[in-house]
Amino acid sequence: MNADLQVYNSLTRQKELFKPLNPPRVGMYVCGPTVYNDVHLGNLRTFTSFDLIYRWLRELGYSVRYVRNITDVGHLENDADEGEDKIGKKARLEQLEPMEIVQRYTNGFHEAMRIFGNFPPSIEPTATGHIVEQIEMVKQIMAKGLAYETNGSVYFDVREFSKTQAYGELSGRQIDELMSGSRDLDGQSEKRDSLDFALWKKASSEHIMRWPSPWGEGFPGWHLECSVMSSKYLGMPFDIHGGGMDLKFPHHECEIAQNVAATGCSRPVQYWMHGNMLTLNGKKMSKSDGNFVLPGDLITGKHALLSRGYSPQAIRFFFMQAHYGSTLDMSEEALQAAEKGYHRLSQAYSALKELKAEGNENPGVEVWAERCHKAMNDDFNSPILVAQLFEAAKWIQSAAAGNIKLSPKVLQTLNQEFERYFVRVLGLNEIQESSGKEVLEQVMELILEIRREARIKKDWGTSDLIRDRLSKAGIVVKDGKDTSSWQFEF
RNA sequence: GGUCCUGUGGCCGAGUGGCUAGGCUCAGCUCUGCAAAAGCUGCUACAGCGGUUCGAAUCCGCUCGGGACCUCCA
Repeated sequence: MNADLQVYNSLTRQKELFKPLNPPRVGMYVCGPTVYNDVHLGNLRTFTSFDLIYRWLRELGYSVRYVRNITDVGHLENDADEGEDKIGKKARLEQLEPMEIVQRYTNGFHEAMRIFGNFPPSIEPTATGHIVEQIEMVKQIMAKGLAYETNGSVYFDVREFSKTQAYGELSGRQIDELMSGSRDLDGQSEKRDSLDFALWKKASSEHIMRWPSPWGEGFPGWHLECSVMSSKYLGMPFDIHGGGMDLKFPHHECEIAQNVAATGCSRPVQYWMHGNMLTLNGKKMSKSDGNFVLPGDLITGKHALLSRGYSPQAIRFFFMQAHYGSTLDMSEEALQAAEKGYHRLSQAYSALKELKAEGNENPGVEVWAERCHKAMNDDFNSPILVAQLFEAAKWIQSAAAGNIKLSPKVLQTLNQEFERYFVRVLGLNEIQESSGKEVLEQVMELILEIRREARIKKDWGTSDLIRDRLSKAGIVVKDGKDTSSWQFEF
């Protein structure tokens, strides 16, 4: 196990040496989606970032328990008390049971995650499955005198909490600034202070999703489920908590406050990690602003901003070319560049498997492998890793072209490491091979053989006919020095 | 308004106080019946203005631009 992993910790705002609390085990919690709508590409990017992190931790030999929740409770749409339950609203609009909505979008989410090459988490708990635990935590916090009830709702008392504990540390906020910044809220609020947030909300009569509690029928506050489920499955404190940058405040700040209040543990999470936003037209991708692209749109190309579709693998590669902590701007031009780059690596990966050791040259694979490892250990720097893979791709293609002759040992290392980083760490597999590949393989072998003979006879008519017709069928013929190979058109 | 992040070559994107990431595009060459693929070569950028330094794109200040959060959001 390599002990040199550096992780950027949002809490301390610096890179730190990663030291798990109970090695070789690592507990990682990531805020999952709210399933009342389709996930868009921005959501996907964040989850893909944490997939990369998960994969690397595993590669380092850690035994990771990866918990990612499904928010299926539905929360208030706006701050006004008349706000409607999101899932309930959608259910009414679509004439469905709330749980039917939840199921539909959960399925869609899982499907998108699978298509884009993300591993499922170890545990995927739902908020509705942990109502009892959430009520328990509300009770604990109330028992500490850090929450109060008003009209069947329970609020966290931020003022009181901040007398003994830090609030706002993660997001770098000062209580007093927050006070002045949020003064525009109405005075009718049930909250004693505008900074307070709901632990439990009383359900209005129209509310569909509701549960009995000591304070009457209601539903849990948005931040509560994560505090409850992370501590339930990972213990308190635990190693890594991740999520999108936009959740830092107030969500993660409230989560911390809840856990601290309920358990007394002053630092519930050792490493806070935040994935940055995917932007479109320079602006954050966002459901509510209508500035988003759905995964399906991207694959089919049916979107106003796209002229054609892109493969999930190419899109994943596009994500991997940027660091998870940086914003990434999406444009068709950028996607096309990523697609081509991905294609090159994919081709190199295929070529590598066919490569035979023919000499004793070594372009420096040991140093190269070390660089790959270092890149990932430096806060999961996938762009650097990708650059390294291109370096290897150059060697592979040079060897395939006969320009350099690799030694057996070099070839073995190259195979082992390329496979490791390209497939296992970045999650970029070869272009999906269709079923019936073996049959097609043989048929193609025959066709290329016929073409080869035609070419020897300089029967260009036949040769070109074969090439052109295959091209129409989506197969590209690549002529080498004495042999030809083929592949599906990208 | 407050807090914070950011500005890199035609485009996308790493990065470090000194040893010119990488990809895409573009141009030339090699290979080739042609094309494609592949290989080779070329394209030396860090918003602007000051300052610190032997030396800054990298540190500091100011100016201008972009963005995030402060409200549901990955």
